[in-house]
Amino acid sequence: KQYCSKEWIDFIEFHKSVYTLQKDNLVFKEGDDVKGLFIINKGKVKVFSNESTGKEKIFRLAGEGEILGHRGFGGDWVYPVSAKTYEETTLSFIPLNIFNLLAKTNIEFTYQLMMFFAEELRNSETKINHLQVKNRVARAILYNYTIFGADKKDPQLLSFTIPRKDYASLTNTTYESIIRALKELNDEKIIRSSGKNIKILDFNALESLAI
Amino acid sequence: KQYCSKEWIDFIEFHKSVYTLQKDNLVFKEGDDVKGLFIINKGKVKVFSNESTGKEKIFRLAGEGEILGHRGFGGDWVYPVSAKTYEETTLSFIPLNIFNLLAKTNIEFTYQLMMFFAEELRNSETKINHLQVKNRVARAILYNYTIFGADKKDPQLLSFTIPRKDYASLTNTTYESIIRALKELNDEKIIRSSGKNIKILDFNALESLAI
DNA sequence: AAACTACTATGATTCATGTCATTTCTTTTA
DNA sequence: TAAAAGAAATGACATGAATCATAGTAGTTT
Repeated sequence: KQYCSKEWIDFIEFHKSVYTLQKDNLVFKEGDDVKGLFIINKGKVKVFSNESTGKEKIFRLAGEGEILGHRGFGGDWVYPVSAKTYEETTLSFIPLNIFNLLAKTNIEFTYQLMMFFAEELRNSETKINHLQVKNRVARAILYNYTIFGADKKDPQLLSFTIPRKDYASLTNTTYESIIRALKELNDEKIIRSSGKNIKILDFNALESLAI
Repeated sequence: KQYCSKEWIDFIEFHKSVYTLQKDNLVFKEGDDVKGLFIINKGKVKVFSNESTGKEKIFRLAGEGEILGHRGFGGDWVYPVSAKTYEETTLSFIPLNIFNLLAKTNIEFTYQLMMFFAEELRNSETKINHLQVKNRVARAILYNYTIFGADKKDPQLLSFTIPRKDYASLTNTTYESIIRALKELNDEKIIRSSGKNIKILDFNALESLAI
């Protein structure tokens, strides 16, 4: 992370471990004890939980540079959510004891971390509101785009489009409704979705739908 | 707050200011600069924002002992939400400079605060899921009950029942749907709602609905 | 106590979205 | 390269909940 002084970065660098997970592997699982903090060096991950109904509910997507596992902090130190890779993903792991040492001795680090949580909290609030499926899908497409980025050759094409069922989960709707919403956006020439790929044709229109 | 050492409590006590707001007054308003932190000594408050559609969306209820205004921390230091009193409310106000002094010098305080935010984040995640109106109303009644407590003489009677329209806002539905859901719960003898008052007849049933 | 305002209640109707049943397309692997 | 598995798409239908219209009830104010 970008927050603390050089000595501490070295300290973290020394104690972290780096490893790689293949596609569709769990980074951690809902209910597991929190063992530490993860940072994504490269790859793509979804954060979700399995609801009482059996369906999975996606809370967040995370890409390169993002922190993973901090939502398990405090309380009973158990992950409230699971994280699974969409593709081969390389992670840095900072063990909890190292993290705690930092959090209890380096006030600048702790202060920044507090601010990070405050930020996350603010973000989590705003995305709750209750709109039409189409609006939520528009939002989800933009979210997918900002988190996982654009194709190297085509800045309008999503570099990685999450499956339809994940769009459904992310937007609290069904597979079929996603299909229809995408079709509508297609017809309106706001996006062009063919098979797995989604290309954003009209950013402004999409953003105004996403509210 | 219950987190820091005696000297610091004295320090806060010295710098805080206590004042009282009448019913239906704003503690702070969405868009205002963050000036500090509030703690409710006595009274009842709702935290909400005004959506683009004009409707207000309630995020949280807060009663005695609860912290108010921390959601504005970080970023551009502007409140993302408003807070309004339901009744006469007495608040302690801790100015931002005092707070920051603490947060940058007292690591125990900052650590606990970080944990507080982490906790808030965990809570905000779980309550998002997408259930039937009746389930959400059951949840909202229990929420109302836990935050504002029971009547002194009758432990089943809510000490203060928020208006129906606020139930609607809290559960992302309409006034009419609230009325109907309450009626159903009434018919099933899970609650008894007459006019403004709500009495919980069957806690277990209500909890199992609230999932 | 009348008059006013705010809140609660309910019935009829419409509409968005979920559910079910099938089909087409795409990718993997044997 | 065929076969199987997985993902995307579509149409018919059912239904929960929003909307609209209207009425009743409580709680204040003069």
